[in-house]
Amino acid sequence: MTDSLAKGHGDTRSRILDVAEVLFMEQGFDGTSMRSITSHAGVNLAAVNYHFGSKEQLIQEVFHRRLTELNRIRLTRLGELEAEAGGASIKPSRIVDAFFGTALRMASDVEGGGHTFMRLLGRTYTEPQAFVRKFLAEEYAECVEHFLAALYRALPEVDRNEILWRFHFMMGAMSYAIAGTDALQLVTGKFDDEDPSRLESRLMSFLLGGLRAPLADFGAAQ
Amino acid sequence: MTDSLAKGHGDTRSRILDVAEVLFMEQGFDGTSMRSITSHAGVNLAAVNYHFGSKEQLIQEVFHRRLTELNRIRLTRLGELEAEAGGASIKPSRIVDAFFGTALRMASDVEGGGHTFMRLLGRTYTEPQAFVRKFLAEEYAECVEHFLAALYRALPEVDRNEILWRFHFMMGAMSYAIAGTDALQLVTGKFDDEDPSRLESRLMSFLLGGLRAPLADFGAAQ
DNA sequence: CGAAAATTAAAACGTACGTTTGAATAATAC
DNA sequence: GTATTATTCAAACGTACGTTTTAATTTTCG
Repeated sequence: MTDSLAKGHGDTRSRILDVAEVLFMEQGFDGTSMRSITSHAGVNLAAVNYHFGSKEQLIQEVFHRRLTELNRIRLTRLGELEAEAGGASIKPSRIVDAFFGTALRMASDVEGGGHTFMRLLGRTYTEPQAFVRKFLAEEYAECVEHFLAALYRALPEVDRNEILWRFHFMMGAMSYAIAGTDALQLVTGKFDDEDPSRLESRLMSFLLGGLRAPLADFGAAQ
Repeated sequence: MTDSLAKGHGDTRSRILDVAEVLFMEQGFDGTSMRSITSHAGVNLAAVNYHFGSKEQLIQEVFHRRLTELNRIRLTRLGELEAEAGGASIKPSRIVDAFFGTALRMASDVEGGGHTFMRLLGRTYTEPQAFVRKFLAEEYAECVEHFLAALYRALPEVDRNEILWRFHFMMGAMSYAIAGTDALQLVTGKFDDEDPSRLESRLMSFLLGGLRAPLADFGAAQ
């Protein structure tokens, strides 16, 4: 009943986290039972409640262990850019890369689980359950605050609400690019298979094009 | 136990669909029980199985009734553009408006339920459950095929895979713009409140900027 | 009106879920 | 080596779920 993925890798706690990450991505939170998690991990049913307290706390821990690392890297990279610039303004494309590029590079780590996690994360931004949105917001708050501030400084002539919206749009484009490939594959047939490595450059071009687009005038459409 | 929204509006079948649409959006499919749906609609628990067969078929019908209409409008609009052009090429911005603008205009219809439905739809693109992805793909297949063909004709010099990817990115940006406002509000504090009417023009600018962005060269980042 | 069909109603069925319990085992500390 | 703590285990608990059943009621239509 144990999974080849998890058998013998790490202790009980780690095995549960690794298996839960995969199953949550494949079947959602509600669609993944405690029994499914523990049997795939090769541990006893009661182990989740013993090590994490509840299913809800397990979900939070699955996100916490990856997000802390992701946002740490993002802020480190932003700090490097600010140090390089030494008070001068940073190019928006570099800020965007520090935030979105870092996520895409985690998403390209298939073996280490980064790919699985980023697909899960992308879907979870629109998760209806309140407790999920709440702790995601807490995990993100500091990082997003710093990056928005950097973008405000880099684009002083652009209205801050515009930047906020475009940041939101970029989050959406990236999340779907990673999480929603199944959907478009089903609709359109198939993507070419040599894609994964090109996703990063394709998406970054798109994001920067959107970020730099002329502001909408709120009159007639073009 | 009945909801003010649904009481007395339409027959049992319609009341169930209207209530289910709202609850699915607010709490997800698994988070919404048959008992919650029927009690809010003021109908008997057995009514869903009588009228729809199962919860799964109810979910499909919630999407079918709106998506058929949405994609019909999209294709009608595309047909009008092709008739206007009379064999000449259509501006990409007009094609994008026919597809995404139409969705955004449905999303701005708060009273008629279009807003609720589009928020639900945006989240459902990344739904893990296979049967959901399957029938969404079927509902979309014809419409997406026509729009991709139109974009291919409008941008003959651009590689078709690039167009496909950018169409995907645009879908993501739009879906999150509609479905994921909660997430960013939590992260960033608040948007200004006079937004809803401006979302369409803001997003269209972003989408067109992304669509027109210079193609990535697959070498070093800028 | 009165028979036939469609719809609504209350109650129950079987199942799967998250969690808890209390004993058994393993690891740690003195 | 023994006492103490941490962990694993099998079993069960109570609950909520989707669905089904059977009867009552309403609607349809000749």
